[in-house]
Amino acid sequence: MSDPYPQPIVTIDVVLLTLKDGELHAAVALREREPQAGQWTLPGGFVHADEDQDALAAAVRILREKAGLESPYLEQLQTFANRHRDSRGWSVSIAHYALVPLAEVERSGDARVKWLAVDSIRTLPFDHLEILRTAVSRVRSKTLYSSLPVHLMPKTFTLSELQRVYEQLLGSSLDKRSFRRRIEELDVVEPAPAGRAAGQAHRPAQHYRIKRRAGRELAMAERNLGIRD
Amino acid sequence: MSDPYPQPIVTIDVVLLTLKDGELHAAVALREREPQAGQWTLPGGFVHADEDQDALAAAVRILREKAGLESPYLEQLQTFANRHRDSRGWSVSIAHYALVPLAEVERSGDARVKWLAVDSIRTLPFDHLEILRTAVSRVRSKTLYSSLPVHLMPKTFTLSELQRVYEQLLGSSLDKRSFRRRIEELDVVEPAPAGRAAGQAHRPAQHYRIKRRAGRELAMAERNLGIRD
DNA sequence: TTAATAGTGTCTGTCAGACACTATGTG
DNA sequence: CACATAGTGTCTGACAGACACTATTAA
Repeated sequence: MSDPYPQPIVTIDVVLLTLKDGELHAAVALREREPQAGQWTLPGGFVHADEDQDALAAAVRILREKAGLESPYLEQLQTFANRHRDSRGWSVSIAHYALVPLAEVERSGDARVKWLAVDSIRTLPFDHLEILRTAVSRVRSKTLYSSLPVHLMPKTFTLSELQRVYEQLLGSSLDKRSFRRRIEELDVVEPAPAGRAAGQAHRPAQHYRIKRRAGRELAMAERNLGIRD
Repeated sequence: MSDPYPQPIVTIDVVLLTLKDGELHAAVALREREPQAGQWTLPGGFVHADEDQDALAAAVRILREKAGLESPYLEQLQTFANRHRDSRGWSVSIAHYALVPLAEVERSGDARVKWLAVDSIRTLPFDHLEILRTAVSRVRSKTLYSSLPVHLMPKTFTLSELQRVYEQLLGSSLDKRSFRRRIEELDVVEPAPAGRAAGQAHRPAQHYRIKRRAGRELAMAERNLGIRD
């Protein structure tokens, strides 16, 4: 169809999340162009038809260009499309969310982004606050029944550390026995051969890492399930 | 940003589903323009920036224009956006899915759409088969933990009828007691004052209807939860 | 030995499935 | 009454939470 209808503007926005000081933090980037130039917004940008295979690839590129990150867990969130969200007119944002371990953030040390505790963010340009809240709500909801939070962990981690992350996301404490049963059933982590040497005055914990196959397959499975959120 | 990047094409596609002869059926419409003119595809179209408030409103309009339906249950599914799905180049489809009772389909009697049993559809133009399968998988998955299938029911219905619908969607039989407990807990239906007079040689069943508040609030809640699928 | 955290054994209440039973209509 | 479907009572096995117990390290 070569229709006369004016086409809406299409952008990709990414809610990039990490866990820092026991709280979820989201990345915001300084916007360079109008509208809202000079404001801190969710990292986003246009699709580059010549280099991006699909929306996910565009989101990956945006994360690389704006936050210097290479391969965080990334998934489509929801599309926000209406007449009011952008002053330029009818516009579409294919929103994604990404999880990244704090260690990755610190390693990349990208100064172009700033990290804000999500629960303290009260306003953002465009409808980015709504997008952010939708992403956070999705992550917390998935924490109830999936292994999503493992993508916030460093390369290896103990089950106690993982449990603390779940508890911080959910805002409530979990029973150790039940938690370990659940994680085992999900079958997404495996013991990491050599844990760090223990230097603590107590029994050292077994270290775990994400199972290779789980990394991809789980992401796929969760995507197919769709958003239970 | 007034970027030099060529903008992708944006369309809205809708997977419209009903239950007929005990099987999920999807609506396909005869496509009038190139590419794929003369092919049966999912009902879809461009956003009309002047009349559509948002993507959902555009989907509502498309259903009205292409299938003569006024207010089926409608929800955003997922956005399909890549370089290969449309011969015109990089394109975006904000896909939605809709559920409608068979009675509504027959009442509108729109000849421009054809209904096909979803499990017998082997091919569709563009990536519409993938969109269809994603929608069907989402509906079946939501059937496991939500009251979504009530939107396939006529104005009033019995719990036995509702249970048969769940069983047809899931492809397995359910225990009567457990099913009734679940539906009661979901709190989405209420007894309909005057059931049809019974003319059958057995105890007549209580008729139910969707609770007014549940209709909206549930849809909202499910949307916020996101896609557990 | 104490202290601290890791990890396991096991009891128990809850709840979903199984299934038998009662209820209510027609002929 | 028989028969068919609606609707309920209740048992039981599985399982998640509670929680106490053992294990392992350093000081």
